[in-house]
Amino acid sequence: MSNLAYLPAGKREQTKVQNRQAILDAAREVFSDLGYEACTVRDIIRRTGLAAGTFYNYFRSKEEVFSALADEGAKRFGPILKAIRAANPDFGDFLRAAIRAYLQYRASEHMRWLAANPQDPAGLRVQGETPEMHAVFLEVRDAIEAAIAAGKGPATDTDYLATACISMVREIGGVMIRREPVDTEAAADFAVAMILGGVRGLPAVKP
Amino acid sequence: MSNLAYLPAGKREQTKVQNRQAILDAAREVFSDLGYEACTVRDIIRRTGLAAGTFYNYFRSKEEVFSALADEGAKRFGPILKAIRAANPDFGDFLRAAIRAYLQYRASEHMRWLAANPQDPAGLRVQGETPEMHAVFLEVRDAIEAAIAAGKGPATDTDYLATACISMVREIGGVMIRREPVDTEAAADFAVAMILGGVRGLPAVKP
Amino acid sequence: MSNLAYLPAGKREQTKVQNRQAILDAAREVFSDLGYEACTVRDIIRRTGLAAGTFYNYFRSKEEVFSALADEGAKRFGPILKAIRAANPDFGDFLRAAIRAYLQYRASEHMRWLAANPQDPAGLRVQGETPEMHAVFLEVRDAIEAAIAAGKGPATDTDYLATACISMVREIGGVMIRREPVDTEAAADFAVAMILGGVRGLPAVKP
Amino acid sequence: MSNLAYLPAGKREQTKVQNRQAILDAAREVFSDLGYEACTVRDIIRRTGLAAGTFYNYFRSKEEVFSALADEGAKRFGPILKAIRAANPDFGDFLRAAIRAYLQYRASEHMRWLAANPQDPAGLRVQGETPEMHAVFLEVRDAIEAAIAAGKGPATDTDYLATACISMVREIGGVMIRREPVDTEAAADFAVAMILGGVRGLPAVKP
DNA sequence: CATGAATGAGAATTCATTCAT
DNA sequence: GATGAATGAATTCTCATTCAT
Repeated sequence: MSNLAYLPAGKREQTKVQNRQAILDAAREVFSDLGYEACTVRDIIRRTGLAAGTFYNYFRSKEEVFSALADEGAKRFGPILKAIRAANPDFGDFLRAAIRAYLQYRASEHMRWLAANPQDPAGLRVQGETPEMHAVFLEVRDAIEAAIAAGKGPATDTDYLATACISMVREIGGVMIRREPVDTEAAADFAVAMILGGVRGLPAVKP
Repeated sequence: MSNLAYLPAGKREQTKVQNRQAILDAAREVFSDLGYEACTVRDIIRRTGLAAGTFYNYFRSKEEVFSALADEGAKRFGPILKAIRAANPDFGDFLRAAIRAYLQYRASEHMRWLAANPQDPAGLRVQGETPEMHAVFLEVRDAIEAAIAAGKGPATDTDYLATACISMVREIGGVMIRREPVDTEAAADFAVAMILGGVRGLPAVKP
Repeated sequence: MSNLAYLPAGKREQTKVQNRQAILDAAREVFSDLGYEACTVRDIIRRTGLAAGTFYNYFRSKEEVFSALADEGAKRFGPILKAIRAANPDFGDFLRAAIRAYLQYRASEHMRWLAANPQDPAGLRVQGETPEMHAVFLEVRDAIEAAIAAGKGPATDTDYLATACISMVREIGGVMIRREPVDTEAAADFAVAMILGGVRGLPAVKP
Repeated sequence: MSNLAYLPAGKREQTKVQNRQAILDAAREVFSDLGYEACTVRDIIRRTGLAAGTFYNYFRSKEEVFSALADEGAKRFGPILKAIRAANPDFGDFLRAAIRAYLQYRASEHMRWLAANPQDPAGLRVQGETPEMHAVFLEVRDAIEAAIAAGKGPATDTDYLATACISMVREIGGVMIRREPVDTEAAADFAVAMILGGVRGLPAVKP
């Protein structure tokens, strides 16, 4: 029994990490499928196959799982966004790259959801924002503010600006996934043009 | 025996109207405080001081109360928006007037809420969108689409455009009411500039 | 105003009687349609068009309405049964006539129900016994006991005998109305034969 | 480590079985005391002393408890009836044995109830039919129909016949247990005589 | 007396959370 | 640390009954 001391990543450790991850994965799906408000802790643990009580060995509540997922998302997207910022000194370029990244992630989440709910006519249920999206938003917001602070963006009310950009892209994303086929490029083009030039700079037409 | 006889002015009718209004008021507050999804019928009825069963004499569900509130809002703002549309043939002028109207309404609702919740440090709780705001949004959206269809706005993806304008103004409104003092003019200026000219057209400075 | 004194059956009196009757009629229907246990006082008064409170001016509860209906039934069937007893000195004849009367009443109630519920596949819902049927049962039971006491029936355990006859006819009635077409004669023949001669005396065959 | 290891004999399993049984026992009592229609899930769970939610760990509804009880009854009586059928090729003999079995069971259930409700003057409340009795009825009905189909009974309307026998014995059972002392033999004799020979074949006398 | 809204107890059911195993 | 049944508060909703008008 004592040779377990040599194995810091023994079975127990593995199980612990695996269970935590299983709960996070289940929660991600459930938040996406049922919405954060509507879903219950039971919905989450049911999908893991674990026992009800086990949930509380890892998280104290649904809120905590949401936060953990958001953290995960931030950890994943933080570096990506940093790279985008580094690679795009121009504010417009950065904006376009960041918006594309977000919309593509959103589209991929939608596809995952569609695959898992084939019987559901696409778009009938309004899918809420996932914790990851939330995290991406926060990161983008920081990036926008940093860009403006660095003089790469316009000298204006950065709070209003970041809010305007974020909300616009989020909602355009919502419309985008309800269309068939989902066209992330067109959506990104629209959002970028709107942010940079307002209605005067918008791409013309579209049936 | 007077000609007022056909008006439901008895004590009973009075109480009925009062109770209905009490429930609507309570629901407005609760939706605003806890959010539509999170709150329960109990939360609403508790705040009225009425008996639990009384709720169901007036509404069948939380949804129905929401609709009633939204109807109220639409009834109030429909005419105002129509007047704005009629008085402002220019798209930019219309936009500015409509945005001002919405932001002023939102600010007034916030004041009302602050007055009713003096103990609550302003901004601690994030107030969600009320049904009335929702109604106003729908009206504004229609107006934007009509303006674009009438050639007064740019020929572009009207769905994206309306969504972008609406969401941007909504969120800017959210930021606006968290500031002290609330400055609807500045917020409206920002939103209009952003919509019309994008970042390039934004008003400079910021305290 | 004083000439109302001459009219003991004035408007008030009439309304009183009419309302009471309206409630009884509604209750009869509701008991028959939904069953005594399942239906509520609300169901009854809703069908009258009267106000909820009015119910309690006439009856204290659902139970009391049931009793009143049973009394009504007893009042209507008492004389009929008495006539049957008088006209049929022979126990078998009396039995046959009484059973026929009951089964015909039951069939007619069923027809009324079918007419009122055309969309309902006949027989899907098991219709409970109405208060009238209950009353008829009690009367028949008395009649049987009286017949036996008078020496027209067999000298045996009258309690068991009445119970046996009553329950048998009631259940046969239940089967009868589930058949298509409803044949009260055949059912009555079977019941009488069974009571008088047991399985040995039963009418042969039947597909 | 013994071969008993595969039996669910832990404390948890024990409690589970006990709770399930406690609910079934409570339900049996409640069905018997208040009647199936009138009683509620609350009535059942209240009598167990368990928490409200616990009921739903075992059954989904009142209906499901009823079914479980009926199954229990059927499981116990199925084999007994089969044995009776096998041992009594004569229809009359079979009938007598089956009726005896049922009435004895009913009497024993009544005794159990009396023992558990000493304060209740026997017979004050009319005990309804329990799910077990219902199950026994269904079994007996099958047996009668099989006997008739096999030519051991009279060639007549089997549906009417089975219904008549079943209902008669049930109600005679109801009268029987209200008497003091309970005499299952006399009741069985009466029922059999009535079924086989009708009023002409009934046992004479009666105290 | 009729009215009908208010009442509040009570029903079915769900679910976060605990805790003995 | 995993398990999963027990708990009981909370929720939605119904309904018998009362009582001011």
